[in-house]
Amino acid sequence: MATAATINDVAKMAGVSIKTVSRVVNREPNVREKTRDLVLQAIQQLNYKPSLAARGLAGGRSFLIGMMYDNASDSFLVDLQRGILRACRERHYGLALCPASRAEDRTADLMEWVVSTQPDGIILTPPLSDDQSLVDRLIDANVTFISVSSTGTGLGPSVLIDEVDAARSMAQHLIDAGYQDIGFIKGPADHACSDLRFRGFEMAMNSAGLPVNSDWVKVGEFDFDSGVAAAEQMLKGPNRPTAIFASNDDMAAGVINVAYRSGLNVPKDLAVAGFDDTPLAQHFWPGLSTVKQPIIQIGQQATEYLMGLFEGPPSGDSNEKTKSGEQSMVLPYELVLRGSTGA
Amino acid sequence: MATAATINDVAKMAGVSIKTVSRVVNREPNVREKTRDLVLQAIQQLNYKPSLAARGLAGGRSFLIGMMYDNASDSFLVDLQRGILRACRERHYGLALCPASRAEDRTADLMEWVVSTQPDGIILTPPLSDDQSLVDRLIDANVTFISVSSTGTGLGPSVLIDEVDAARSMAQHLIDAGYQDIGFIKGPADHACSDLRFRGFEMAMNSAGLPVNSDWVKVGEFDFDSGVAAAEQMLKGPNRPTAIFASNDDMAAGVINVAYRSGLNVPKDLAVAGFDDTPLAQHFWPGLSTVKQPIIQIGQQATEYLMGLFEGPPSGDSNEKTKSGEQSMVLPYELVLRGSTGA
DNA sequence: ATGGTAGTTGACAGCGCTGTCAACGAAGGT
DNA sequence: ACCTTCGTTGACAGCGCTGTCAACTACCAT
Repeated sequence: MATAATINDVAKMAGVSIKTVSRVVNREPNVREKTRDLVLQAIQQLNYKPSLAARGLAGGRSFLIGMMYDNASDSFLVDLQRGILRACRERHYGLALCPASRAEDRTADLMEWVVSTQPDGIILTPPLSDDQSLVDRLIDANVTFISVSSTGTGLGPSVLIDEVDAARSMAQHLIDAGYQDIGFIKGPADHACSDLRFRGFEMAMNSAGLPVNSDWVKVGEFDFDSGVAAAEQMLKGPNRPTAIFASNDDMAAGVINVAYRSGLNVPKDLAVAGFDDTPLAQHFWPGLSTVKQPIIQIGQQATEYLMGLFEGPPSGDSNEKTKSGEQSMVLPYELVLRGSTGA
Repeated sequence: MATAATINDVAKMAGVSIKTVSRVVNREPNVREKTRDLVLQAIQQLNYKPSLAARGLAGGRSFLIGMMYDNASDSFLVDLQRGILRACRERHYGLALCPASRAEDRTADLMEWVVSTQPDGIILTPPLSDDQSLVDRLIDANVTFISVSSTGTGLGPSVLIDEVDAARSMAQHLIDAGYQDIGFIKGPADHACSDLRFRGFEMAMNSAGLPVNSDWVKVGEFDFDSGVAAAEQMLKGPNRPTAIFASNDDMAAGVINVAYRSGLNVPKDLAVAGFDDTPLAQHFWPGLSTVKQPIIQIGQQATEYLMGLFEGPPSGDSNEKTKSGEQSMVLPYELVLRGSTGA
């Protein structure tokens, strides 16, 4: 194995002590600019990369960002990872994955992982970010965390889009396109976004003076099969909606599937809208109108914000109270209109 | 942060030296059974987890498995991660992700990551596993690696399915279903499996006495758009195939998309088969017939095999020559037949 | 000149663990 | 009785880095 240069080599080359190299690497203040340049030059020449292990051991940190997830869609996970990795790379952090287990005591399992991995910060994805018991334990354990794509209602900082407005906006699009009998498929109750998306739908309907028919509001599990089930119920009778807004793409795909099997033309007989812009949405025929969240960006920003939380102000006297503040960053969503709503 | 127990606590509790605890943790030989039990008990009670950082620093290893990938499909990545993590968890290893950059000198970038991360072993996914220059550099650097889902022709050990037979088998299914005019969409040349899958297709056609029409053999990029392009070419004229075997699902989805837009009924006017069993394949209507690779298992087995390579025999006198041997493990594939081929 | 302050640097201990080596007792051969 | 061998255990150094603290250098005010 091509053995990497150590801090000693750099120090010798730059003619300073290893401590000074350490200062430069960690962007500590109070290093003369000339000295810093010397060190940086040596680092460049030797292609020096600090050892995570040694830094972690000595500094009591792990230089690891933990990503906890459960049951999320593949594309969401991969995109989020992309964003996180992008932020990690710059600061020489690593990413540690923690898929939630299927065990009955999920929280205990996750906490064990936290204790054994000791990540410096954790990124929580839905539905974990909406899990009060988990969040409580994390706060107890004094672990810095941030949640993505989730409300953050009293559950620490988060990076997300305005779910209500996004859903409202998509519903408005359906209404503008002339659809009036619109059904809705909600997500599972343990996802905070389920309610928000429904609320946005209601807002658009109300402001257009359209009724929300409770027969046309179903609850799904964010997966294909539950979309099929919900659609079958809504579409079986003669009194059926002319458009269905599913609160994620997988369920919308299920709706389109049912439409095909029932001989309904999309969008002529039935318009379908989704949420998330998964690859699925692009590959269907007709293409699925959906809401695109900037997942990669969300991952990156969340990571950067998270790092800010525990790197904190250099002169920080462990003023930990601010940690679970209600900060949240709202990123812009994008309405992606394709054939399934008549575009 | 709930601070974890250290090796010292365990040693004190068991009434032995920390070295003995270390021996037990590392499954080293020459520890009396009674002593081992004492230590194990203490470990249990204190819920002790060794610190990766300290182990790595002291032992010159990182306890990290690297996963290098480039441009793979989301579901493939996530499933592979699942398998790898499963294997890692047991042995207290971590997983470090290394997405290939878009830079022109990809190999250099990847090697820099290797040097800075120092993973104990690397899992290579296609098309990286077929990249001779990368593999050469890895061997030079004396890094242990294994490739998954790739031929392993002289490029180190690998875990895979019998691609040729899988493709042959799917083609045979089309032939058995009565299709004779069968088109094929190959993958890009830098994926070793592209040739193998085509070879399997040829084998089935030849042994059934059917001609392989070169107008009906196109090369795609393993993505949706190239599937669309290939299908458009094959289907535009009057002399068109009655079935198309795309060598992955994304391209098959493109074919189905074109069929819809051309008013062709799948499978009546055109049968379509894919390869990979991505979620896409299940969600299309009709469902896409495809070949399912046991990705999770592949990931797990590859990881376990990889660990065996560098943990090696306890009495190993650095006999590194065996490292780049031609070992490969072949796992069973599964033919998943759905509506797109008339099931 | 003298003292005070802030900016800059290095010596040194030690993070939690593993590798090396030496110490010890038990078992076996002479 | 002796020496040898082997299995078992612990003392100790040190992995590459950071935190602490002390030293040293300006530089200003007195």
